Amino acid sequence: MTTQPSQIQPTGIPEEINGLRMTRQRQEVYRFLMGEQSHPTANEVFIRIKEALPNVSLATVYNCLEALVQHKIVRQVNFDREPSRYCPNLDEHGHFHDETTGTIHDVKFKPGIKLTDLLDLPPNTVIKDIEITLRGQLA
Amino acid sequence: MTTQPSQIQPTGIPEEINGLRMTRQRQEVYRFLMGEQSHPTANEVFIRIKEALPNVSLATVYNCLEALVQHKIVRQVNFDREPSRYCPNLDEHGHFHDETTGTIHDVKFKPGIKLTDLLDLPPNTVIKDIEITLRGQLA
DNA sequence: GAACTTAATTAGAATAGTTCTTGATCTAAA
DNA sequence: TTTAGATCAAGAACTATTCTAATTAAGTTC
Repeated sequence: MTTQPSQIQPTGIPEEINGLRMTRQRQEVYRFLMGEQSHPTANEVFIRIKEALPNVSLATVYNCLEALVQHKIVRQVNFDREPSRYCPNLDEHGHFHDETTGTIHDVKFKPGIKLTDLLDLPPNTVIKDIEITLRGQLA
Repeated sequence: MTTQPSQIQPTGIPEEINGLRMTRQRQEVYRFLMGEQSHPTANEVFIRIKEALPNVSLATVYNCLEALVQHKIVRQVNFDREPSRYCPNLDEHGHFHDETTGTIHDVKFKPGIKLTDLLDLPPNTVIKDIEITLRGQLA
């Protein structure tokens, strides 16, 4: 039985993603987010990865999240002025905020829909990012 | 020549809108927003209405804006974690944030488009509010 | 209109999420 | 191994916003 290839760490996360070196802290942050549908806040990530890395600091969690966002490995999601949340789903999608439970759900477009086709945008507009937020209740 | 009806104040804003009593401070906040396409922040509103009301406080501006938003007289718009901005346009529309100039533009839907028809929402979902944010450049 | 009640305003303190600073530690390369 | 640069930790600092307490204004009742 041979050893694992060096790209694979104990966390199961590659050493590098999209040009970002995946340090142990970034791996833990990323791994946790990947297993969550709940769109955790920085503080929730912090509390959770302390189990694996007791000495990790909140500042590091913020640094990791910022690095992951900038390298398009996760998405940052904002609802009004609430704490930012983080989402591992990179497909174009919106977020539905259920006011009753406080939970957040990803919302896909129906097949074949391209949002920019439906908007009355000025000509020569280059769109780099779209964010769709819905608020309401699951009746 | 008779006097003006008592509903009309010197600012030209009615005494009440959507059940909200329009105090002098609220009038000034509202009047300023109505004349702006620039989606000002609370602080920008504050600086501007101090010209008419030198003793107004920033807390009052926040109070006024909150009251106007809650009574659906203006909309609060958020871009990431930047300071909230305020928009007098109540039609369903999105916001395009031009990264080059930092300006914000309202974006309409093409005629006949209803966003909720295009989204793959769970059944029995009651949508109370939609926010669409675009970021990019006017090339 | 005077007394009373409630709402609105002000000023400044407090809060909370996030960012910054500094020094220590780790990593990759030479 | 040495060096340079990146990353991390801890706590201070920052900033938009909210809260608190006291004052003022407005509306209501007599």
